[in-house]
This record gives sequence, C-alpha cells and structure tokens, in this order.
Amino acid sequence: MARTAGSHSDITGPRVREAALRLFARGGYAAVSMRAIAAEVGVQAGALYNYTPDKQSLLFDLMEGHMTELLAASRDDANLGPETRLHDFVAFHIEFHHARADAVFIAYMELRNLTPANFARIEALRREYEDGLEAILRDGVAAGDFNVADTKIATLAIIAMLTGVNTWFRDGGRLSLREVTAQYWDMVRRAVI
Amino acid sequence: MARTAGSHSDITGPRVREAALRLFARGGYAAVSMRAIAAEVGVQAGALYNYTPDKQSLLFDLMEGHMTELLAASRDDANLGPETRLHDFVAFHIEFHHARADAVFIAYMELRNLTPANFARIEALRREYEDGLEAILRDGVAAGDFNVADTKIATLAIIAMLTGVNTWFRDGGRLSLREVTAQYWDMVRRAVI
DNA sequence: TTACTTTTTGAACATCTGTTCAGATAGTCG
DNA sequence: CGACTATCTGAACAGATGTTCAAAAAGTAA
Repeated sequence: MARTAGSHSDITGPRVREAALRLFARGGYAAVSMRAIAAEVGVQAGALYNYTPDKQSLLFDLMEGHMTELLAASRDDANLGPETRLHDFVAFHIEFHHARADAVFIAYMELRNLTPANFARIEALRREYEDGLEAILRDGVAAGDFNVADTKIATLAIIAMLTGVNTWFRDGGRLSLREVTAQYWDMVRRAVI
Repeated sequence: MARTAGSHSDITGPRVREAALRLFARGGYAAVSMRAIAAEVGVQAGALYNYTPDKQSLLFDLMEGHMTELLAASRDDANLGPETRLHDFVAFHIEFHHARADAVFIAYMELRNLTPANFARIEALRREYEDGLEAILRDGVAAGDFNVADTKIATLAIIAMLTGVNTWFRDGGRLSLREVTAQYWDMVRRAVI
C-alpha cells in the first residue's frame, strides 16, 4: 500500500497538530513518540514528516501558534479606565486559557524541551503578553487609581494566580467559570486598588 | 572490575537521589535516562538498582519526600491571630519553595509521570498542605478579620501566586527575596482583608 | 588469614527511538 | 485516457531505553 483513499494534506495536517497537542499535553513531549502521534492520526510514522521537518519543530509550532493567538486575541483599549481595562484582562485571561487548556499546559510545561533558539522566541512572546498587563498597572498607578509598589511583581503575581485556575477548574463543578472569574477579579481588584 | 574502592551505600544512596533530583528538574523525568543519572553519580547504570527498584519509584520517592518535608516544616499556631498566621504562611511558603526549587519543580511538573496509585498519594499530601492555608482563611473569616467569599478558591489562588515566585526569582536580581516576600504579602493581605 | 557481606561492573535482553527513502497508490488536470 | 503530482507505506538505520544478573572486587569481622 502507499497513498490511502481520501488522504489530503488539508485534512491530515490539522489532525497531526491536534493529535500532537493532545498527546503532548497528556503525556509530555519526551514521553510521546512520533509513532504514537501517527497512530492517533491513523497513519504511519513516516507520513508525519510531510507535515513537520522534525519532532522539535512540531512542538515549537504548537507553542508559537498558541502564543501568537493569545497575543492576537488579547486587546486592550487604553482609552478606558484602568480598572475596566484590568477587569477585561482578568476575564479574558481566564476565559482564553480555559478554552485552550492543552495548549496552555504545553506552553508552560515544555519550555525546557525547546532548543535555546526556539526557547528565546517563545519567551519573547510571553514577555510581550506580560507587558500588556504591566502597561495597565502602570497607567493605573500613574492615574492614581492603583496602589502597586512594583508593577513587574504585581504582573507576574496576577498572571500566576489567574493561570492557576486551569490546574483545578473543571466544567460542571461546584462553580461556573463566570462565578470563578468574579471571585478572582474581586481578589485582583482589592490587591491593586 | 567490580566493587570500587571507597564505595558505600551511605554515600552512593544520597548521591543517586541528588543526581536524579537535579536531572529530573532540568530535563524532565521522561527525558532523563538511568544511564544519565548513573553517569552523574559516577557509576554504571546497574548500580542504581541497589537504591531503587525502578525509575518510577525513584521519581515517586523524591516527590513524596518533598511533600512530607513540606508538611513537616509548615507549622501553624491556631492561637495566633489570623493575619499573623496568614503572614507566616506566605513567608514560609516563599522561603521554603525558594530553597528547594528543583524539588518544587518536579512535584508540580512530573505528576503525569506517576502511576495512578502514586499520583493519588502525592495529591493527598498536596491537599493536606492546601487545607492548612484554608483553615487559616476560614478562621479569619469566622473571626470577622478576613473578607473572603470562597475560602477554597482563595486558597488555590494564593498558593498559585506564591509558587509562581519560583518561575522568575533569581538570587542577585533587582530585589531580594525579603523584598519580594514583603510585596507578595502586601498583595495577599489586601486581597483577603 | 579466612569467611562472609556489600557494592559495583559489564555484558546482555528485548524493545523502542527519530528519521530517511524508494516504491506504490490515489487524486488531479489536460 | 495519459501524464503528473500529492500522499502514504513499510522497511530499514543506528542508537538509546529500562532492567537483570553472574562474576568480581572491596569492606568487615573473627
């Protein structure tokens, strides 16, 4: 056998990325073999190399894609008041990260499996995202609305706190994501105002 | 060659655990081979099996040891006021986790590499630690000192925020750990009081 | 020294790893 | 139809994997 009936790169390509995302998130990059990804797609291992030059690129592309989408989706209107902007950031962060738990998990857990060059590129994107929140905090401090001693520390503290939702929240649990968001917003607001 | 000069289990045993801790933290459990650990100790791979029945047990023992020490070191005096108890928790958590960054990293990142039975045991220890903080928050709410809508959420939020220090703090940076702790305490205090 | 225990080596095992590629089949277009 | 391209298989590669174990050397105690 060779080419299979119905095979097409527009279909197989996305399926390869989806399978890799799911398996990397569940088992970790190093523990997932190319053959395991291929089996999930329903293809032989060799076929994966039509869609990625190597395993490392597959990981990097997933991470870069996630970070790029995160930056594209996160918008901030500097014309709004600092408190509104901060609230929107909190709600956006929780919602976006909840909707892409696998990608978030990989982006935070597999950094050490990137080559140094790839690591630097992902880190730059992460810093860009952090800078968005820090700008809100700085503007709030400048306007006299926020009381924050060190905006860099507050930025990292808030992001760590919000991202932590992903480690425990499950749909259908005691609280809805809306309720959880409200509570986190309440804590963030009081911590910086 | 066989047994080597000066070899003794009281020396090799700890060195095996130290090497595994360091290498697992740096490269991840799945990416570190038994031969790599053995090389770090200066021994052949077969010798490791005098100190662990298998690789999985080596990981589990490191994680369980860390969690046990964490629970043993974290003490809470219910006779003190809630605010004092909370402050002590924040300072302890940051200091303890900073002093054992490798073990903390493993305990958070390698959970998925545990067998289900081992995972359940580590999770139970983690929950026990979280319960310690939640008790402080509940007592503070009961005493009218704290204003917290949901103590479970606040517990998870605070722990995520504090543990996040490990991801960016480095000795010799812009701020000392004491200064960082003061800032985190300020944010935690305002978030719950 | 002798007898015994502790510790390590080094080879072996079956299996898995990422990656390559010639050849074969399916889709596509004139 | 015929020519061409896109896609996949299946085998092969060199090497790494966790683990076992007989044999050998070092420590210990009489």
